[in-house]
Amino acid sequence: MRADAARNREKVLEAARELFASKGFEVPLDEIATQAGVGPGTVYRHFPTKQALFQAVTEARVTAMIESASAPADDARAALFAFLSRMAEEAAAKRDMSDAITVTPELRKSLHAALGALLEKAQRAGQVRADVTATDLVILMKGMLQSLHEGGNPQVLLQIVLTGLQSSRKP
Amino acid sequence: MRADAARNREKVLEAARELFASKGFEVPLDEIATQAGVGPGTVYRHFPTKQALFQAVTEARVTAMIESASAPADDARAALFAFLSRMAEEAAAKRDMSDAITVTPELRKSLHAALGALLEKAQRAGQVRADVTATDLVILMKGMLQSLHEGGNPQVLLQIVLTGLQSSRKP
DNA sequence: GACGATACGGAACGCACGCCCCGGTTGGCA
DNA sequence: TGCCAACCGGGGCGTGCGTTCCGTATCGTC
Repeated sequence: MRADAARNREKVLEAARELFASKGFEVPLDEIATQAGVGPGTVYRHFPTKQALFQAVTEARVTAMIESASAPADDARAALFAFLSRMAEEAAAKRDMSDAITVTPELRKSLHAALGALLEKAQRAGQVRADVTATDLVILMKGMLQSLHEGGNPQVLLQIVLTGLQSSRKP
Repeated sequence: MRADAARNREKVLEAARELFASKGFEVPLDEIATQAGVGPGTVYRHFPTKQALFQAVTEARVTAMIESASAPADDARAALFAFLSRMAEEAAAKRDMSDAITVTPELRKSLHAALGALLEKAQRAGQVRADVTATDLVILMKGMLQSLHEGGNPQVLLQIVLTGLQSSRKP
């Protein structure tokens, strides 16, 4: 690979990181190109599609988050809640986190699996309501994460969901 | 107004009701026109903009729902929860309910006010956690309502939110 | 039954965006 | 230093959508 090519690739990634984080997946690709100081054609020389660029930017962060959930858990409920908190924290800061769940099927599946494992343990311990499925939880989190970008108070919203997840005393 | 004009207007409204309900606001206007058996131009003769048509379809339902919340409340918490349940029920059946909150600022404001009143009463009675604002609640509900259209279990999701709203026993 | 206003349909416009192509340029090896 | 392959920029294509325009058909009145 030529030196300028590598340089441009990095500039594109840098711009993509910044803009995906602030505006989410729907940011026009031309805007990323402009911010990187290159033409749209150059972006496509390095990444076959917009989604591939998005994945290149988010995949590492998401999988890192998921792996941190695989740590041995002494308290099942705390492990699940910590993971959800981290998701919320990440999503509150960077808008692309919530889009990652939607855009790339692979990441969604990984997340689904990781959450499912944590959820099942917590449910087996009777610490989380038994009628929630992993699918429900992923979907609910996605909705909540998106809500964070519309002015909702992250702490409060997260607390509501966490409290609501606990084994039910009837409302 | 000419007879055929009135007839067409009704056909457009009918098609819009059906398609907005099933596909939400993002349904192409041409699709509504086709389903109504008219051209796109005809739709615009009756409604100045797509949003106006959407509002014509949803406004009545939303305001009806809001007014039903103004009934005198014996139990503040029950009143709030009943209203939220009705929102969820409505949104689970018709996809346009969740869009209405986003698309028309007026409806959003009305809803915000209605929810705010119910929320404040319940909070004053100490039945709902005090750190939630009306804005938080509207945003959270919007996220949850959207989640309903992606395969989430309506009862479970609603229960989580309702449980989570109650005055906190720490999670 | 004829005429004018009204309404209709659908082609066309403007815009935004993802993606591709090509003439020109630049980097690095011989 | 010269040459070729790799790379760049940006104009352009195709698509989808909201909206508008205009020639034509239809309604309702005289």
